[in-house]
Amino acid sequence: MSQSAVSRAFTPGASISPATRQRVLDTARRLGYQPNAIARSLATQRSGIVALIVGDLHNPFYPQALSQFAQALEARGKRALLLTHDSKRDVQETLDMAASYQIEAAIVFPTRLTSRPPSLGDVRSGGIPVLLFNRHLPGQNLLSVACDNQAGGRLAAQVLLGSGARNLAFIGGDPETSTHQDRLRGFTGHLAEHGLSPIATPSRAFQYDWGVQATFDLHAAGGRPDGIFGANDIVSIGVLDALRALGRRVPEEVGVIGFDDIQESARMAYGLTTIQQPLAAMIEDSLLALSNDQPVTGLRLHPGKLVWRSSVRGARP
Amino acid sequence: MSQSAVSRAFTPGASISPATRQRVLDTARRLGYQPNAIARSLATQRSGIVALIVGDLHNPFYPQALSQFAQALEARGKRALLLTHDSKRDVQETLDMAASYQIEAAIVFPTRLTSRPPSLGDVRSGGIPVLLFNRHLPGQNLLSVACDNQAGGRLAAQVLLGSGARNLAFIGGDPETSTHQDRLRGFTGHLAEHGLSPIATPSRAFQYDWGVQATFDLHAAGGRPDGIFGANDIVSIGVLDALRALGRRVPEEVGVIGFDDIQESARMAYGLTTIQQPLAAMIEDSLLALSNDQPVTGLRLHPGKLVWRSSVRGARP
DNA sequence: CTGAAAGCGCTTACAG
DNA sequence: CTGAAAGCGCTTACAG
Repeated sequence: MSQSAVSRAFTPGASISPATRQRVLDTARRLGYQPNAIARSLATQRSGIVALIVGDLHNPFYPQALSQFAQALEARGKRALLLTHDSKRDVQETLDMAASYQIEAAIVFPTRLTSRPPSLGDVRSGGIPVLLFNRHLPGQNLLSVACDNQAGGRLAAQVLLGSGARNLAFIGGDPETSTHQDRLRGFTGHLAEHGLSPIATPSRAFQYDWGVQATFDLHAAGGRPDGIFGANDIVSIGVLDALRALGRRVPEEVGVIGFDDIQESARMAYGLTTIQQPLAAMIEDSLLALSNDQPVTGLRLHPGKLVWRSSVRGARP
Repeated sequence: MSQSAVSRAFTPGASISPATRQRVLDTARRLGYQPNAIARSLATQRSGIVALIVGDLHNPFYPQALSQFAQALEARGKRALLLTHDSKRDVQETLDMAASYQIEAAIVFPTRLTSRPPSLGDVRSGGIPVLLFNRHLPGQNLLSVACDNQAGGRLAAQVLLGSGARNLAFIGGDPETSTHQDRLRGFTGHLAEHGLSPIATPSRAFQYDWGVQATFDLHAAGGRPDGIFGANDIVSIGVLDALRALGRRVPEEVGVIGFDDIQESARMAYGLTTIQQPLAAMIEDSLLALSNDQPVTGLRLHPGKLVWRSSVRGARP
């Protein structure tokens, strides 16, 4: 039994007779033999490894995406190398490290990245496709897959307007991120078409505490919004908690709409109406874009979907 | 410049003169050269890769653990291969797959595993240490790292008793898991010492919906608990929401205590008093146990810590 | 369909 | 401190 025969037995479609393949497979099972994937990678010059680069996982939207990516990758016979980073500088280091494992692509979850320079767009990837998930960086040559946040922002405005609200506030996330910017742009754009503009757009971070604080501050300054668009669900949940503490009734006095549709939004205590990101489609599309030898640059957008719950008054539009 | 020299330049502590090392490093930078980690793994027979095997990530406790593991691994110069599984059968397949990458250890997050056979304990690991995180399987030869759930269960009973409650219910998770069993055992054990026993211990799954339903069912059946221990925070949050819907005031009429201390427990809407798992310590200890050539079997327990919030009446014990 | 041989990019005794 | 050589466990032309 030659080395080549064994190799062929484990290679689907290799030129080997069914009989010898069977013999190899049988004795392999008996001996507990398994091909060494590392050696294979070296010989074939294809590692089959894709790096998943995450920062913190505070926003529950990302773990969700992460595990679905891992599954999708496995379904395609690829492996996911999980790497972490702290800031842009570390992304570069992380990417270099990943490159030494001959990864075929890197998917970065920008949980801590902004569009401020030094930006991820400047990262040297040495020919490895880099995909930025859920964010884009203007004018950089990365591939980005995201929700159509601007359209989502318009939709949020439309829903709030449809509920009868006219004093609308946007409580933003990190103002340096494209997600924040696009959602805000869509929101104000739609309002402008109706001759309106937001009464306030305080912005800082995609965090619960910030949603709480911004809502308190807004009211302390005399603001009386009757509709609030929170930049994402985590922020919106903070808004809802603050509103409850302020004694403002939702949705009767104030409507609240978020973005993402994380699990927490469906809790009875919140019932947050929100714009759902089409995660499965975004992941499929990411992998597709990476597998085709298509240009590994550009922005691929996916429409969000309204999930109607109880934090906005009125009937579904 | 020989191949050996280059190799030595990149090997800390190798016998090479500072001068030639510098020369190698300089020209490497200029040429953008980086050693190939795959080839290195093959040559050294050490991959430096640890597999992280997860099921679903519905319980937010696991993503947290996952990203901290990834970071801790990186800090030690190891890499994390992220793998998923669906059930026990798949764990075996996943492990085999991982083994082909010459992993040094596998850490499994039992998000979908029970102690029902076919159990993870029967898994063939081919000499690779397998660590079960946050769960243990009686009589199997795996390494387990978990919170001291039984002591935690006693603590929960103590806290509830201390608040004056006497009609205590336990709303469990998946009854086939050690986490559920140990917490219940500790809880009932402590009550027994005070001549009490739980008025009910409905159990099914570590899920929000189940916490809600169990609470409704309990009350529909005429139960009037004045203290509830939810098997984990997700369940407890369901309990709190159901209690609110039932018009039962927390903590005045009913105290609620959970287990884990996930982020959601700190929301203003919940203020869940809970027993925090010492995640960082558990992770350190896991990696320690795996790195020493200690026995890769047995159960390593870590004490939980009471986090006092507003869902249980009275002063901190 | 099969086997011998070269090669993937490293590391590491070994001899100097 | 340095280099030539063998070897890690595979794959894949190449010749048969």
